[in-house]
Amino acid sequence: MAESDPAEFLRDIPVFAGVPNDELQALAASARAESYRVREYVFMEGDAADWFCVVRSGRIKILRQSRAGKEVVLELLGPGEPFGGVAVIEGRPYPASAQAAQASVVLKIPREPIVALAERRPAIIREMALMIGRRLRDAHDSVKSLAVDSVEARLAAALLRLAEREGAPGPGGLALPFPLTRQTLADMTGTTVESAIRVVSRWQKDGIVRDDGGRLVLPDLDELRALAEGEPG
Amino acid sequence: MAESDPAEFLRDIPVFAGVPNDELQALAASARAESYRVREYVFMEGDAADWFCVVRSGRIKILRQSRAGKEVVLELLGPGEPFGGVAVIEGRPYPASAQAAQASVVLKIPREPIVALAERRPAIIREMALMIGRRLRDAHDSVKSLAVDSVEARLAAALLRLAEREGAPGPGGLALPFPLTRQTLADMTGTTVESAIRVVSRWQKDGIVRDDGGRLVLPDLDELRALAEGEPG
DNA sequence: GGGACGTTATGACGTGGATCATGCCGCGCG
DNA sequence: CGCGCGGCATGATCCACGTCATAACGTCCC
Repeated sequence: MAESDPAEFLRDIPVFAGVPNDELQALAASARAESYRVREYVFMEGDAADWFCVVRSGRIKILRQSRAGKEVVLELLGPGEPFGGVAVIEGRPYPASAQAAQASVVLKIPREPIVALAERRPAIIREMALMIGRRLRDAHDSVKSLAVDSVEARLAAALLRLAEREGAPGPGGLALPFPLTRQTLADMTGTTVESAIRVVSRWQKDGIVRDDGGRLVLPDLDELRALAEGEPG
Repeated sequence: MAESDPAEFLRDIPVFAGVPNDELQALAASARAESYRVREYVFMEGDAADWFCVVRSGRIKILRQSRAGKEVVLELLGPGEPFGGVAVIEGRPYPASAQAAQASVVLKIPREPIVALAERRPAIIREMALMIGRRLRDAHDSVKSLAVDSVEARLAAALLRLAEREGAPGPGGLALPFPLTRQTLADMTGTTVESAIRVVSRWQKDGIVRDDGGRLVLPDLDELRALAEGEPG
């Protein structure tokens, strides 16, 4: 139970929804689970796209670096979320790096078998298209947010997005089920650590967020939503 | 020749690469070409996604508006480029508006026949996935740019992107084959008209761009590239 | 030919947030 | 156990840009 069956795990991923069991078994057989420590890279921008990956546990950052060394976090992925797929089907190098935001396990499926399977099963491509479409919308949200919103509004929006997808309702409010540093938050919103710290600590004073040992809890989603929209509050 | 055959036109669009002629004819028969004047909307954010569209002539902006009324231009599409496709195959409302940046003609294919065709011809979905993938990369480029680059660098990058895709080599340099106002440029880069004007007019003084009656000409791409990277120059 | 508008242009001014600097805390590790 | 490092926190500056105001110019249209 520490390591459940890979095929079972793949079963629950929308991309493989239409695939019969035996083919999924075969695919799972070619896969390997790999562990990464915090800050370790799964792959780097520019690497050949040899693996289709799925987060099995932990948290993976998809990021790019500016020449000044500043990081931009494009996506923050949790268990069950695939990545690297677009590059694999396109046959291009990865356009961004993937780094473990915490100790993580990644299921890695080699290029060949998944391309072959997708050839036989168009449903896979279809599901992938839908997935990429969703991510394109998310990316466009980010563009809009970066273009017109204040730092505070962007931070609020980022927290809400994470909370919506993965928030766990608890006593004190909706809790993000993973540690999230101010630095990562800053890198997700195109600001600096200092600004992220300032805003979040003000929010803590105002009771809009709580810090539960590195995990953030959001007791007042409505207020956050107002901030994300740039309202007077 | 003023109005060439729609099927022929579709033939050259990568999305329909693998489709046999007769099926393409049938699809084209269901399509209609519609004209739009400057600033006229093809569809609005939130509308039901009833049409898969292709720019036939002119220039279409894909944009979203902030509540303050500020526009964010997500994409600027020219002849041959499809839009609205993701929403159509997903069966969701359009996530952004489409507006004519100049007088344009758009070929509109209704939802039903294209969904049916895609059902029969998985190659279409495959091509769409590749197209969305490319756009996702572009969007991620924008995110990165907005997150870390200066206004000047963002403007330079925007011009370069347009020039790469559509620049026409001419005597005085690479020319953008369509009018582009400072306002649109500002909306594409998340800045204000005034800033866009200031930067571009400084560039004109420095001979990095020329304004040929509303159309921009770029005589010095290397310098622009340096600016886009945020170099000292 | 003269408003009305849209676009480019330029200056003055204020500020959000980046930058730099310094300190505190908690924890893993030698 | 104590040192070092990664993560918060907070203050003091500074400057790139947004904002506001004003103006010149072209062109469309009555």
